[in-house]
Amino acid sequence: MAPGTDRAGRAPLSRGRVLHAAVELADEGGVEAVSMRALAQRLGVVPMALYKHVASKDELLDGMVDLVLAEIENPDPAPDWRSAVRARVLGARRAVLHHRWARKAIESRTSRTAAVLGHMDAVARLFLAGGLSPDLTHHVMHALGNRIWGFSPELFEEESPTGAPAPHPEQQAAMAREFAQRFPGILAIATAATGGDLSGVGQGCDEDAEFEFALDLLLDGAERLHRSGWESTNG
Amino acid sequence: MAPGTDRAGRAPLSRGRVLHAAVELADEGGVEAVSMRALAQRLGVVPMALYKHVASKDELLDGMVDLVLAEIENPDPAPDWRSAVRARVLGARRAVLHHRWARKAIESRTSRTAAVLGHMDAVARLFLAGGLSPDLTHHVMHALGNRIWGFSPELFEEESPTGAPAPHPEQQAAMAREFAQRFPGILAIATAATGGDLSGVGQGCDEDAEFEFALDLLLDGAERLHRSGWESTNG
DNA sequence: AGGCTAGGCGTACGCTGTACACCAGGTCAA
DNA sequence: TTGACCTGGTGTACAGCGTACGCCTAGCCT
Repeated sequence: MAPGTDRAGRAPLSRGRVLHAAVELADEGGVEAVSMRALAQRLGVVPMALYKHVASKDELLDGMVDLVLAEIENPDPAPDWRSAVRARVLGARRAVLHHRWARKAIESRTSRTAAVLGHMDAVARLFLAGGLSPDLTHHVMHALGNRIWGFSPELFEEESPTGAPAPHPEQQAAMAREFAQRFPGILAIATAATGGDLSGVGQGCDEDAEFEFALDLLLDGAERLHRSGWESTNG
Repeated sequence: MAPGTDRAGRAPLSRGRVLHAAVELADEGGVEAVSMRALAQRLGVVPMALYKHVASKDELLDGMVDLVLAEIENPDPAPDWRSAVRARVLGARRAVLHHRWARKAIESRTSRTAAVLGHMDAVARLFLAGGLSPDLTHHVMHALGNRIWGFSPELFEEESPTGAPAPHPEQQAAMAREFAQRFPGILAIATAATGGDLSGVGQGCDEDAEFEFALDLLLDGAERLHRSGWESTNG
C-alpha cells in the first residue's frame, strides 16, 4: 500500500506516450491490432484512462498518422519543381513504408489534421514555386491523389497465406488453366512483370519501380501541360 | 399454427435476395449501416439465417461489390484503344457513382472475385488489343490504380456537418486567417478551383472533370510511351 | 485548511461478427 | 410406409469492440 508501489516503473501517461505506444502496437500487428483495450494493457492502464489523453479512437488514429508524417524529412532544395516534388513524395514514401499499416490508416482517415494539411501544402507550394498555375497545380494534385503520401492503390496486392495451404498441385494446375482461359489479359501482364514466371502471379511486382513509374508519368504530364500553357476549360 | 402462417409474404431466402437487400441497405445508409443483424431484420429473419447463404460478412461485401460491377455495361466498340479504355472506365464510374458506398467497399476489399478480375481483365485486354506491350500495359494499369474502377482517391473530400454547426462568424474568420497563413499553398489551389470563392474550400471541386483530367493525363502518358517504343528498364 | 482539478479506475451498455446446437419440412431409398 | 438425410431457419451464447458515466485520490493553489 506504499504510495506508488503498484504503479512502479510506470511513467505517467501523456498524449505522446499513448500515441507512441499505439504506433508500436500497429507496427507489430497492423492497425487492426490497435484497440483501446490492447493499447491500455500495453501501457499497464485501464482502457478508459486513455480517454483523458485522446478524445476518441478516431483522434488516436489521426495522431498516429501525424506521427508517421512527422518522419518525413525535408529534402534538400532541388533545382526544379519536378525533382523537388519527386523528392518530397519519395520522402513521404520512405516514412509510410517504414510503417506498413500507415497506408491503410491514411486512406481511412477522413479529417485533415494539421500535419496532413502541412504535407499537402508543402507539395502544392513546390508546384507553385515552380511556376505552375494554381489551377494546374490543383488538377495535378488531384491526379496524384494518394500518391502524394508515397503509396499507390494496391490493385494486385494480396495477403492470403491463410486457409488451404496447398490444394493439391493437380487441382492447382486446373485452376491455373481456368484462370488462363478466363483472364488472359491479366495473365499476359502478370507474366510480363515476372518475365514468364507465373508462380504467384502479380506477386512479384516491384512496388518501388511501379510507384516511380506512375509518379514520373504524372509529373511528365504535368510538365508538358505547364509548358504548353495549359488552362482549365472551365476557367 | 397453420403452416406458413408466420412466414406469410416472405419469399424464401437466397443468396441473390440477401445480396440485393444488402445493397439496398448500403444505398440508404452507407456500408457502415450494413450489419448482419440489420440485414437480417430487413429480411424478416434471424441473423444466423444469413450464414446459410453467405459464408461471412467479408463474402457478403464481396458479393455486393460484384453486384455493382455487374452494372457496368459493355460500351460500344471504339475505334482505338485510347477511347475504348476511356469508355470502359467511365462506364465503371457510372456504376460506382450509382452506389455512393461502392468506393469505400471496393477499396476495403482484399480478395479478388471473378467479377473484379473480369473487369481488370477487360481493361488489360483493351490495352493489349491496341498494341501496347504486356509490359507497358502492366505498368500503366498500376499507374491507373483504383481509377480503373472509376473513382479517384479523395484527397480533399470531407463530410463533416457534425458537431459545431457555426462556431461564430468571427471565430470562423480567425480560423480562416490562420489557415491562410499556415497553408497558403492549399488556399491558392483551392481558390483557383472555385474562382476566388473560398467558402467551403476544396468543396467545390468538379469531381467528374477532375477524374477525366487525371484519366486523360495517364492515358496521354501511356500513348506517348507506347508510340516511342518504351521498354521497361528492368526487362 | 479547503476546494479545485487532473488523471487513473470500475462498471456497464449497446453494438458487432459468428460458433454451435437444435429442429421443422421436404426428398428420396428401402 | 418408414426411416434416413439434407436444406434452411432458429435460439442461445461468447468474445470483442468503443465509450458514457461516476468515483476516488494526489497534488496544487489560494
